[in-house]
Amino acid sequence: MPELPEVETIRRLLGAQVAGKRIVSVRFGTKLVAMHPGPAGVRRELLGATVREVGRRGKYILFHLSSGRDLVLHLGMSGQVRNSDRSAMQKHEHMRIEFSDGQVLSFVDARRFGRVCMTEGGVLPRPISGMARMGPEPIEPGYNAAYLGALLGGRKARVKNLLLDQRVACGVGNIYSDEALHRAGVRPDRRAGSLKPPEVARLATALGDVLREGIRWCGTTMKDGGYRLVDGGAGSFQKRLRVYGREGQRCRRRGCEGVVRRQTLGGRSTHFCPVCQK
DNA sequence: CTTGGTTCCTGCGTGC
DNA sequence: TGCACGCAGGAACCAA
Repeated sequence: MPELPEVETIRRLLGAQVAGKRIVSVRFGTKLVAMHPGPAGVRRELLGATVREVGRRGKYILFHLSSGRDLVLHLGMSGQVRNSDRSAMQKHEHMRIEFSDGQVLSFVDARRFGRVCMTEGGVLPRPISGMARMGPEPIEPGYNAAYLGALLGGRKARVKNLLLDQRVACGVGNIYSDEALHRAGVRPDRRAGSLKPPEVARLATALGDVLREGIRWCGTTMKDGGYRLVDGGAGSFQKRLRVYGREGQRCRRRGCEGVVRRQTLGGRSTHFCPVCQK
């Protein structure tokens, strides 16, 4: 499940690998992921273009092309960008890009929640329209208690569910929302509007902290793992998770005797410590 | 506007 | 061994 730290890790790897390179070949699999403006249109935009640099916004990867257009990739929950070769297309491979120096990148996504889109001049096509409404990146200084407080204040929804809203905390998904709430000492089922200013402040800080730490450890690769590095390697933040995936195990907060509980919130598996999260 | 539910999709773990 | 089944979840979309 690629979230901000996983996508940022991939962005850095890709930036080092393909910046300055020219695209000479584009191929598609038989089962397409949602794509704009369709396979033929994407190929037309990409062929002959040079990648200036690779950027990121929330969970979106942006290949900035010399043409001024962007190739935008969203990995959904099982999408991977992998170093590849010129052998036959594999089972869930949806797109393959070959560069002038022979390097090949493949977009593989078993569950096909991923998205592939071309954009121009900041206009975002349907499948990725949400990117336009995202707020500041939680790892940037502009993301603070004032911003978060304004979005949580007066809201009746559970704070965990609001953290999954990309307008509130872009780049955050199920793993890092649970981890941030644990670090902030806030129960995920609290009504967002009931959080006191110090709790909002702790949460804003915790979000940035846990996401930056996730990046430092190259993201979280779970056992079933949709997330892999570009070369197939694994991240290592899973070893440092404090609540996610740790149901029935001891809380990792120093001195806390709690046992991690799991409950479904808004259709999503949620992990928390009933003792140190209030 | 807010809120919560539904939908898409496949691999994997579980129970019989 | 095999099969039905439930679960995982990002985010667009829809209904009230």
